[in-house]
Amino acid sequence: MSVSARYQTIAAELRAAIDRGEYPIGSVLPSEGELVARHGVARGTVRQAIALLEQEGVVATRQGARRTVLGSVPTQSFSEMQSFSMWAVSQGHVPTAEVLHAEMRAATLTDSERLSTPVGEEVLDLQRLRLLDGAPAMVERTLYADLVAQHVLAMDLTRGSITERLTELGFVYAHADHRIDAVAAGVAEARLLGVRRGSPLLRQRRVTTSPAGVTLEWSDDRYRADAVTINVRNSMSANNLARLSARNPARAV
Amino acid sequence: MSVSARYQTIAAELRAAIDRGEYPIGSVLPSEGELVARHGVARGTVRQAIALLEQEGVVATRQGARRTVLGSVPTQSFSEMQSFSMWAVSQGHVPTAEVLHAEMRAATLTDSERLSTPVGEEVLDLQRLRLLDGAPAMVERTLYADLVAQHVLAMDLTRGSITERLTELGFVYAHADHRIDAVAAGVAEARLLGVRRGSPLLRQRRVTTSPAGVTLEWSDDRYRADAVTINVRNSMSANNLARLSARNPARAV
DNA sequence: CCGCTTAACCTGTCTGGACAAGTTGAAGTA
DNA sequence: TACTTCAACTTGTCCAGACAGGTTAAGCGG
Repeated sequence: MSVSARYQTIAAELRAAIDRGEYPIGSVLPSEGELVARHGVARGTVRQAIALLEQEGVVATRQGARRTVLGSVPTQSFSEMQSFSMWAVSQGHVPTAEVLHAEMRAATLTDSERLSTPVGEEVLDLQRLRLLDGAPAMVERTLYADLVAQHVLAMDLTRGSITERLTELGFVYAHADHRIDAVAAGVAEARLLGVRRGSPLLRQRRVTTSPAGVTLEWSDDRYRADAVTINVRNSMSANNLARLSARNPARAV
Repeated sequence: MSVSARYQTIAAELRAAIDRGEYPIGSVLPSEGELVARHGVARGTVRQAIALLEQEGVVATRQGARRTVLGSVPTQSFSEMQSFSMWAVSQGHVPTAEVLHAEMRAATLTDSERLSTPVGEEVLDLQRLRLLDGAPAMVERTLYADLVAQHVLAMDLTRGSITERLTELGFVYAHADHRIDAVAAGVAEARLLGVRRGSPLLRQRRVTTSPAGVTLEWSDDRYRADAVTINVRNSMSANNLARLSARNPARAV
């Protein structure tokens, strides 16, 4: 991060300029030629930089015409989407947790499907109530693969980010699959979250994978409806959003 | 589409090979060098092809190591995410609609904020009940900008895809912003969808933009919780997912 | 047998050039 | 005035080559 590639530096500069309002929403970006001249790099490098902004949905491209600014993204990193704690801190909130259940066990059939791990391997089943500034916001259940389970068990599970500490230990999260729907609060969830039974909850189920494709964790998060909104931006070129029929789920688990 | 670029052809071939199981999940992709030799193209072209697969989350990359197959995406096009009808058809369902309300009016302050259009411009406010194989699945409210409103009004609004017909007329959808949360069914929604009042609904609010950055439509869709799931895949490199605090929404509307 | 070094391999970054294809506004025409 | 044509500009695609930096497995030494 400290020694970024040239194209990342250029992308960061453009992003900052957009945030500063130098290129307002609806205005056009400098042409590739101008950026080449300004930074003294080859055109390919400039195009690499701009490709990042396109993936983020910050700018729109039309062949032949200058690029248009669509808006600035509230710089959320992958980590902030992965970790409730890191997200909360970045929003200026104080996240805490109460451990409801923590159990190390041999993987059942269900566990093994969720984690893509052999039946019988050790897994950690962790259930926590997550609080935002002291107020209940989410009930979370996470299954950790053997690879990371021991490290997680050794941590203080009531404060700080598990993800962040795993990252410090050298575990890298690379990909995540999210499945989002709405469910009614059960008796236990209603009591924990301080809502009425049957209240709508936003459920996010997630599978996270390392760069090598190894599944590291599976989780089921249920948010109070008034606590969070999930935001997705997609474009014709970069699309990773899908709507699944609940009766016929493509990637069940 | 018929005259694809070389890199798109190569990407499509790799995608197909993965779907065929030629490169199973967890296996490695051929190296760039092999693909260069096989297709007789420059390395940059191969890298362009692979970049598509990376954006789709189909493969994972680590510098120095061969790329790993993460899984095949249920080939959902941008259009299928944009249009309930097109999605339903692609899933083998029959989508229909009942018009609840259709009104052409001068944009109120709220309308103008939602569509990023001047107050007083003509907008079309359309509310419909959407059915899947005859069963109520979603209540939809859409605001169309002046540019497309007249065309929409001239259509049969009970069957077929509005989006598809607008596309045929030359309107291009390029970007979309989605905000997803859970809400309780109101009295009217409950009756229309055939659920109890207070039942959880999955709400998806969307703003769609043309390649030039012009807002074409705004919509608020509320799904029966048992009808659909929204699926998102993100990676450390390509990330357009955000979690917003509901009390402090970044991009309100 | 185990651990270390190293060479082969593979992906990341960058250069410079060429031509294709779409957009836009100015100049010219009816 | 209204329309058409065209040249300048801008982005899309592709090539060939170079070097940096991470990964992996074979081979060597203890």
